[in-house]
Amino acid sequence: MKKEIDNKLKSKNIKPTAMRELVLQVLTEQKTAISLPELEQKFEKADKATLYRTLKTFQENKLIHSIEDGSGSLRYALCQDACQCHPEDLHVHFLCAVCGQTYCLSDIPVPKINLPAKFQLESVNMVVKGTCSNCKQ
Amino acid sequence: MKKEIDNKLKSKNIKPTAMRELVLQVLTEQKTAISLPELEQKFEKADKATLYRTLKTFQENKLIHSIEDGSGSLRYALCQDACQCHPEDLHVHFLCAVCGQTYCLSDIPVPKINLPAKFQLESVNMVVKGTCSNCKQ
DNA sequence: CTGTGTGCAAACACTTTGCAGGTGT
DNA sequence: ACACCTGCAAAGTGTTTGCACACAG
Repeated sequence: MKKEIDNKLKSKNIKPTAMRELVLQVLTEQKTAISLPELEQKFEKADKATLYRTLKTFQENKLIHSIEDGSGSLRYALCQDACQCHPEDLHVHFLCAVCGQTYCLSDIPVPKINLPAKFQLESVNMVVKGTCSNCKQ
Repeated sequence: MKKEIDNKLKSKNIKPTAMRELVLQVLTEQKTAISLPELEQKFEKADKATLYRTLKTFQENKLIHSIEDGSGSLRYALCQDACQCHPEDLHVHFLCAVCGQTYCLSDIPVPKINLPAKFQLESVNMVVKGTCSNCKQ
């Protein structure tokens, strides 16, 4: 378990520390994207700033990606193994208006957009809002 | 000028007040989406709270729409005349990483997404990030 | 007179930075 | 000894609410 976590960190050139292992552990178990405040609550006693910097490090090393889902705070989720966070790697996210969960719809790639002339694409943030299968009766 | 502004407000069932006229004026002249702090700076002396509530009113009456562009703050822009803020009315937005402007690409509708079973769509927020034509050399 | 709009102040939520002490190599 | 990681504190940014007064119908 811990070994796998460590390997994942190392494979992304992140020095494995206790804190980072724990955070990655949580992110791995978490099926939906999580925000910084939510992550903080997962721990008895953890420092916002440390978590913040940990997430930042993870993001810089393409271990996780962030989603601006319109809920007022950024959310983070593990990248797919092969992900390079390029436009072609991006997928759609889904924010449930009822339970507030943000899902990675990893199977649904972001559709290609034809931008106006001289507009250069770098990345895309696409969030669908609605009701998820759990909250739908 | 003022007459048109007023008519627009009335057509959306918003009582025309001095403040609202000014705000709508600014939004009309503004080619790109604007954030609350930015809007505040457009005026010599204006109250955040009032602007905030004005925008909220505008939004509730479908005069403007808001975009979560990932810049950390919400941005607002005028709706098209026929807009009902339904999923089929939505268009793509473009955030320039250089100048920070957010453009409404009103001509580019948000592509239709096939959600997983039992996921119900309500709205879509799609922001493309990159370099705009002004900043591109 | 009543309901709505405005301005000021303050609370709030989340993010970000500075600094000092700790840890591992 | 050095580079990096962590924890505490505090500042920063943007959003939201409470309250009292102004204003128009």
